[in-house]
Amino acid sequence: MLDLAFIREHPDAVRAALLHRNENPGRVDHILAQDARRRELLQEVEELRAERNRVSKEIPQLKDQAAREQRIAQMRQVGDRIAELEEQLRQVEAELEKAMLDMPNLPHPSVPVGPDETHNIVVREWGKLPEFNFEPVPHWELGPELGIIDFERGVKIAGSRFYVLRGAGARLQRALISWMLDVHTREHGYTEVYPPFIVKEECMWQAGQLPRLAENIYHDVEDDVWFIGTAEIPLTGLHHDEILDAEELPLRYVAYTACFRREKMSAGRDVRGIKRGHQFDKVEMYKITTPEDSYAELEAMVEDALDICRRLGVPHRLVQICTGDLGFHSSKTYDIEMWAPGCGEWLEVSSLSNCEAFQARRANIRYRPEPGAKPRFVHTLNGSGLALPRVMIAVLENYQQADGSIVVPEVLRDWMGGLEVIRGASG
RNA sequence: GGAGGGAUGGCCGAGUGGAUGAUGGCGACGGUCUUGAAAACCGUUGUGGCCGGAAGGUCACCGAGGGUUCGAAUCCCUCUCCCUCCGCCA
Repeated sequence: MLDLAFIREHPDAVRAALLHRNENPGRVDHILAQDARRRELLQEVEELRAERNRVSKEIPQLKDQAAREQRIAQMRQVGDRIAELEEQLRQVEAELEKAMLDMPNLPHPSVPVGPDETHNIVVREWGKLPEFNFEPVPHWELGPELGIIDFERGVKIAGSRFYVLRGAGARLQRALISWMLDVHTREHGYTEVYPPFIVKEECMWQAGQLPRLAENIYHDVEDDVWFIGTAEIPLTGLHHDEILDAEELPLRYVAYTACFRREKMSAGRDVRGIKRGHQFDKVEMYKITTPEDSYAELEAMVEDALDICRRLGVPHRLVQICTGDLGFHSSKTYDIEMWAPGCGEWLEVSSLSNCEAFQARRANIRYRPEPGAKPRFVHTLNGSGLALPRVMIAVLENYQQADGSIVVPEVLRDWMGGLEVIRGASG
């Protein structure tokens, strides 16, 4: 959510930001109109409430019965008028809140302006694209061949976009999760968190998943609970309604979770392989910082994700997202992509964003700069560190051998029981 | 799933229709005293909205949402969460 006072004071800046995001700038005017109406009603209703409070204090002091009855009758009328105005106020506030919750975040000035993903900027690349003395094979062939990915049975159990990992495949994923968590906790200063994978609807609003992403979220209607599409959701809820001490900041969390997505908007796309499933695993980094520190912390988080890529020895690149491709809740986002030689494409393995106070306002997460000072909203940041199935793809396809086996990256071997080469499910 | 009990400020805990946010204690902060500290004593100590340059004014908030009333922490209804016991269970 944006700061209403900021919209009031800088409507042109907000309109410009909306244009850069391919959104209708007219919603600013709708919000300003609702806000003006709200304040008008609020003033009127509060004057009446003040009068009622005052007279209600006088009534028990009145000895004269007739005067007393007269005041009560007057206040009954005032009460009716208050009720009318309150109803109008409720409607205006509901409309205003709805409009505010549907406003995307403002892009940071450093974000390149552009209409869509073709205007994203490749900031830097690492590693040479591998050359093979054979034709590299996509993972959807490598996996079944080795008996470590079973697409047919995944579909049999759960339907399309599901798969089963098996043997060394399942273990490789578990090794990646454990290794990445260990690197982030031991070397990058994050605290490991294991959150719920299912949350209340309010968490979805707080993280900015609702209202826009409703179509893409699994929702259990019977208990009215929502399945998380990313650990960012429960991690945003973690400090909901809290006032943190300045000394606690920055908070740096890392969480492994499964993630669930309906992929309604991607119907028919990326249907081969494990790139885009309804369920996938992810290690997520999350930070809560002061407004002053958030951009330095974003750069540090990007480095933490790049460190994982580097150690895995997989070619990768850093991409800066332009305004037209920026997520609803983000002020600034970098993506990290790994090269997958088998399917011949760059795979998004991480998306790292500074949401500034956007989520903090929705979730009411504040901190006190110093004892006695007024609380301020924190900034929240999130970034994958990294998303599993795509890292699996990159590892399988980059480390494949002519005979169809996979060399286990050295950094993972301690987490794979010393296994050096995956030759089949039994490994 | 069944039965019962709860939810008040940073924490504990009073308060069942009308006084400066809503006793009191703890904690925290400031001060007096002291070489320093402790103790003692005194004081301060929630969040947000609106109006205002400011001083200040005003409203709301006692788990959430409705209702009754001139007036609700207090009475009524619905919901959520927590606790205890029983049942089931990884």
